[in-house]
Amino acid sequence: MLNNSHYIDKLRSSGLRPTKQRIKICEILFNTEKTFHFTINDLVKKISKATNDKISLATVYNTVHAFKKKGYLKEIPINSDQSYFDTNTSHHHHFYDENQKDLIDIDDSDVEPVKINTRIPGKKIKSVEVLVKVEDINS
Amino acid sequence: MLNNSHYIDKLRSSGLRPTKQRIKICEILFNTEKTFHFTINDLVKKISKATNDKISLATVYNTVHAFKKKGYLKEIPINSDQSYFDTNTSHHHHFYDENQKDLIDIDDSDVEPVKINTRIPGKKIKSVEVLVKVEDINS
DNA sequence: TCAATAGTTTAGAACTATTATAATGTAGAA
DNA sequence: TTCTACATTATAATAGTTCTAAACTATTGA
Ligand SMILES: [Mn+2]
Ligand SMILES: [Mn+2]
Ligand SMILES: [Zn+2]
Ligand SMILES: [Zn+2]
Repeated sequence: MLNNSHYIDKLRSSGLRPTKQRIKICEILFNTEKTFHFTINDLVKKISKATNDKISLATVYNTVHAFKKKGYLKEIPINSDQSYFDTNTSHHHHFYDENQKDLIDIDDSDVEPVKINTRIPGKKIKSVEVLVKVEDINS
Repeated sequence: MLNNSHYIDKLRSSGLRPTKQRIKICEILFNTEKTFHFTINDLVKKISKATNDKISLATVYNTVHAFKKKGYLKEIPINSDQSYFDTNTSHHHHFYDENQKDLIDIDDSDVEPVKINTRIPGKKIKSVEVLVKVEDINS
C-alpha cells in the first residue's frame, strides 16, 4: 500500500514487470520482519485476507515460481502433499515437525558446518541442506 | 523364485501375510547386492519386466507403504513430482542431480557428523538428513 | 501521445501422483 | 474344511500443479 517503490524497483531490476498482483504478493511475503514458510494454499489465504482484488491461482503459482527463479524465495525439500516455500533465502536448515506438519528454521550457526568429503565429477554443488525430522516424544 | 523362505519369514514376522505380490516385490527390491532408489513408477516397470503376473498399482502403493512403515524402505525428502524411496535403510545422505533427476548415495562416512545445537521442547529427533543438490558445471 | 509489442493475468481444462472405495480373493487359524 | 480377517484389484475420486488460449497491460519508441 504505502511504500511500494522499493518492490517496484526490485521487480523492474529483475526484469519482472511490476504488476499490481506482483506488488501485492511482495507486500505479503516481504513486508515483515520475520521470515516464514508457506504453501501455495497458505499464500492464497493470506491474499484473500489482505485484499478484495482477487489474484488468480495461476498467477500465484506463476509469481512464486518467478520469485524462486530470481532467488527471492527458496523451495524446501520435503516430502509432503504440497510444496513449501521459504522467504528466508539465507543459508539455514529446518526441523520438520511430522505431527504438526510444521517447518521451523534452524539457524546456520546452530549447525556445525556440513562437510561433504566426496564429489561428483562434472557437477557443482548448488545447495547443502539439513532436514531434521522431529515428532512428539510420546510417539 | 528360488529362495523365498527368507522373505516369507520376514513378512510373517512383521505381521504381513506373505502374499505372492509381496514376495515378488521383495525379490525385486531386496534380491540385490546394491541398494537403490526408485519411484513407484520405476517399481511398476521393474515388476512388468520381472513377471507376467500383473500386480495392481494400488497393491504396489500399499506394499511400498507397508514396507516403509516396517522400516524396510525409507522415503527420501525431496521436492519432486513423485516420491522417491530407498532400499538403503542405513543412515546416509544424498546428492540430487537436478539435471538428471537422479539420486546418489553419500556414505555416512563421507559426511562429517551433523551436530544440531538446538532442540524443540517436547519433540524428539527422528532423523537427520543432508541433501546436496548438484547441477551440471555449465548451468 | 499513442499505437505496437512483448509480457502478464485469468478461468478453466488438463494432467498426474496418490488415495479411497468396495467388491472379490486368499492366507492362516480353528 | 470352514471361517474370518487381511489383501488385492479395477476403478473412481482427490488434489496439487501445470497448461491453454483469450483478454489485458506495462513499456517502448515513433
Ligand atoms: Mn507428493
Ligand atoms: Mn509436488
Ligand atoms: Zn526456513
Ligand atoms: Zn540412498
